[in-house]
Amino acid sequence: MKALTIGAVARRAGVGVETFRFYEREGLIPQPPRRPSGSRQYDAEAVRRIRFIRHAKQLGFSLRQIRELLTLRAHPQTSCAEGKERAEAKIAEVEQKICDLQAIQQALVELSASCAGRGPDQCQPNPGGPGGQHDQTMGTDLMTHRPTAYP
Amino acid sequence: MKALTIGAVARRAGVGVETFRFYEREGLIPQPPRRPSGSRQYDAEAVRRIRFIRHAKQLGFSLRQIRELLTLRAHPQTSCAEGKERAEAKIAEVEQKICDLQAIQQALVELSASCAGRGPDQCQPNPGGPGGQHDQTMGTDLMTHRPTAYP
DNA sequence: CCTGGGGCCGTAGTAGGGTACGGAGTGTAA
DNA sequence: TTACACTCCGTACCCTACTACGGCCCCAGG
Repeated sequence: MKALTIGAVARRAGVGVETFRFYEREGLIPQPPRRPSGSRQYDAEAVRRIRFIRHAKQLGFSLRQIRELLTLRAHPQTSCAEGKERAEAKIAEVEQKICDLQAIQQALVELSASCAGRGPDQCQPNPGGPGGQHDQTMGTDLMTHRPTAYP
Repeated sequence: MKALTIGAVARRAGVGVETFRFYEREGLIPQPPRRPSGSRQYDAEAVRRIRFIRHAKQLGFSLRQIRELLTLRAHPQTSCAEGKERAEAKIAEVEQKICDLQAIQQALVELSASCAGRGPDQCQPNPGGPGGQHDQTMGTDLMTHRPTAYP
């Protein structure tokens, strides 16, 4: 189970070796133990960590934020109260993201539902009402139905 | 209500004028009508659109993806079935993001709850079980509790 | 009139996040 | 023992998404 090489971990996690080393340089991955030859040794934990980083990135967290998320857990012993505080800040942040995504989701569902479906190229304009005329050619629905409302 | 200048829209939407023009160049904002002097004229719609872009970006969509989202709505007349299809693909994508965020959320909540709260610097190690020893110093909880599981 | 605050445009520069490359060492299977 | 895959390291390069700059035009107020 132990002693995965960097290549093996990278393959499993779906990133390139260079990316992996880059994350290590950036402090997202701890320095692993080395073999006498100098090559890095990882365990399955590393795979999970990289995957987590990948996902968090896709969710719009910057590497800096991801490092914070990971550090939150890594040093709970330093100051628990402070850690809890930061965790709660993160929770609020994430909550907001979820809300925003749900708004987009909702808009997309309505957009999709406004199409007849498998029929030929024929669209219902907008079931929700008559709809004003826009002189600009901009799309509207994704914004008008709770446009990931800014507080 | 009409005839906002680029600066006014930018201020309302919380971006810089340069960013605005950049989005226009990138096709995220349609070319607005101009005054005789050449200056752009916008309406409130533009503010909403920019805000949508900002939020979507924070949620991890690239400008390319955001353009797709906006185009989805902008040209439903070209091919409704195809539009619906793409909308549904986007919906699935967004659904996945929401799931991943909820997993992170859950992990953060547990992490936060495992702290005594307002008490002094004293942490419960892990309420869920005895917990194995890790020889690496990496944090684990954010990954072990449904690590934004990859299908 | 003229000054200041916009706005217009094109181009250049920057930060973040990788990705590629070159040259050298290691390790293992035929 | 030779070939081949893999690792190491540092540096350089690339793409995305801005951000700044310089030079010019418009226009409202003092």
